[in-house]
Amino acid sequence: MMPSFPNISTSKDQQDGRKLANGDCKNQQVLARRQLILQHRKSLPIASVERRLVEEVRKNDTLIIVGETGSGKTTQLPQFLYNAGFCRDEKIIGVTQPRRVAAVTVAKRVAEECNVELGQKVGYSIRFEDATSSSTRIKYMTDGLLLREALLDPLLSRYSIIIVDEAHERTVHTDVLLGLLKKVQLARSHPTTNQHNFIKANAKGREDESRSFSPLKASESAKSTSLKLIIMSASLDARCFSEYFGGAKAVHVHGRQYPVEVLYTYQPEPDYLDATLITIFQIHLEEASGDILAFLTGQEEIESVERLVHDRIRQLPDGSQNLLTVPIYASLPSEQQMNAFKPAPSGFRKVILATNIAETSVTIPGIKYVIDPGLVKARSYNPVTGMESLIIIPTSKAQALQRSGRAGREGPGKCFRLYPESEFSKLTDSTVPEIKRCNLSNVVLQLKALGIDDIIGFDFMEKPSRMAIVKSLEQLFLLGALSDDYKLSSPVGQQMARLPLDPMYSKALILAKEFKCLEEMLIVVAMLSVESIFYFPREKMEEARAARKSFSSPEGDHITLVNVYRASAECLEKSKTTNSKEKTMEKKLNKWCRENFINYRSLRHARDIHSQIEGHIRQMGFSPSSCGDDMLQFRRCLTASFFLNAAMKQPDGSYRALSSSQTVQVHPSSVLFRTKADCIIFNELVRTNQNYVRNVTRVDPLWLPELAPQYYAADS
DNA sequence: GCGTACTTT
Repeated sequence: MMPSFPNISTSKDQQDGRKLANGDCKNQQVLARRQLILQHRKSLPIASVERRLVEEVRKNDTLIIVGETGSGKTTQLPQFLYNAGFCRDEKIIGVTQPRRVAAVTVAKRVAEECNVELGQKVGYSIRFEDATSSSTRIKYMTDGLLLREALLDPLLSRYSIIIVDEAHERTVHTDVLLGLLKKVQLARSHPTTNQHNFIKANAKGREDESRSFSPLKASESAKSTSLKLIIMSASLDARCFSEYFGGAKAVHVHGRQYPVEVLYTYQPEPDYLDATLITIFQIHLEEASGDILAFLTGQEEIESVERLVHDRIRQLPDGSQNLLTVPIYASLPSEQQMNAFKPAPSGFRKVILATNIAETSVTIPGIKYVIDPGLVKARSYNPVTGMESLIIIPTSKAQALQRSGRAGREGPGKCFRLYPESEFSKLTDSTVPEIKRCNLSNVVLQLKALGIDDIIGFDFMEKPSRMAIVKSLEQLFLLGALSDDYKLSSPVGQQMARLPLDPMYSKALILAKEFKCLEEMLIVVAMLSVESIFYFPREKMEEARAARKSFSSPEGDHITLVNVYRASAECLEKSKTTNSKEKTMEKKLNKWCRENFINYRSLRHARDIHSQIEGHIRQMGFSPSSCGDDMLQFRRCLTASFFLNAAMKQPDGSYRALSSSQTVQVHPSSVLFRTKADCIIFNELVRTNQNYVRNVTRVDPLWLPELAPQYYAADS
């Protein structure tokens, strides 16, 4: 949970600060601020149980902490443990978060509370950003990053304590991490027996080459200390964590939440959008002042409800028209997201129309009323077909509680659940963990790289289906990441595991070296690794289409992506020669993106990934070379890499995906939508109204048996 | 003739 910060720096304070430039006054202000921070810390619910908590951590190797919203656990516990001496011998307290922003904001706050510079005693580390140093003792990070760290140091020997925060969210990374930590803890608590086994397991997986890992070195330094684990979770499901960790002790820390009155409908609502609309106006016309937060499932719903609200406002009498709508969802540009945080003009009530971004990722102040239709759009994955889809499903009880809690941050609130109370009791307790709803290739590859060979027997907190695991093993085998005995292969499997990419993309890079098109492939995998690069605003559809046409290649979407990337790089190069300030360059790029209907955030992300991966492959001894105009080489390389995603045209103009025999269509956004090439490879298969393949390139069907003989028998 | 919640290495 994000900590709630005291309002200690008002704009008025800052004005006073400017007026009094006198040093003494500044000192006094600093002192006053420190005093306020101290007061705030003392007032947190967790402060009163500091001694007991430290004692429990001393006594127990694993501790479950059930901390309610606003308890202060995320910011305070690491400080308590630091003060209790858990960082002796240069050891580190690691705190993992599922999200990047949380890791950064919490670290900044704790550094301030400790009165140290960020990156010294207190720091954070997330992908693309490392604010730590050799003196860092309290380190906040994303759980995915700690998993990556484990590849280099399987015993996580620098850490004396690892705190897994927000464990109830059960992201793939959290689940894999918990399984790994359990193993590491065992290895470190019995250095002579279990540790030996664990190290042996590690060594086995890397018989042929050991350059990238150094488990033996790690074991020596870890010999003296055991690893303390602290799992922090929201209330509902402490028992499952405790059971998983051999009956680990669970302690409860109260939060600071105001009461929220929950109201249900008498009957199920057949049209939840209409019900949402009615409830918005019921609150607006009948309830006391305070902002409204309504949870909807996606952008389209948000836009349509927004239009409906505006229509109805116009029908209200003049005195009641003081209602303002603000949308917020992840793909909304950040400047527009910020509108949700601005207070409504005086006399106005704000209604925020949000996806579940407002459930955990952002906390909007001033919410007094929550409207919860009880639905969420969720990813689902079918291991048999390899198909992902987004479906609208009922929320879990935990999600419903999380949503209603948003009404009680600053005072008592109300939550309107748009379904009968009898329906609530039918909801599942918690959301199905992500690990049971996603493609496992990356998870399996990482576990193999950690020396864990028996994936089916691995002690997951909740096991994914056997089918899903077998499918991933098969896929990794076909990609050459696993040898005949299903161990990590050398060097291909090891190289693939080192790259933070989808395994298929990693393989494409390794092959691109041989096909001499590494420069192009590096761009493609970076561009494919981010959310959609193209931006299509409804109002400017034609302009957007024209902009996109200027990049398009007749060969397909992959080369089109290369063209976009190179054009953006050219734009940056040009602004570099005229003005070298980074900020102006970014502004230029932003402007270029707007002109060309490119999503700036996605492109930035792709550039970051590009430079990180380039670093990795250079370290691996590859040097990016371009195939120039020889796009044949590049398309052959795409075929050799993505052969599992090939499709053949059928007489009726639809396609048949060769690996799953499904009938698919080329997505209308593809540059090959009209071309109807005989044979294509694609990167994504999604189901909406139909089965669509996206990111498509035209290839020669004869290349399949030639370049992927392990999959396509020569006669097919 | 699309139109996709949220994360992350």
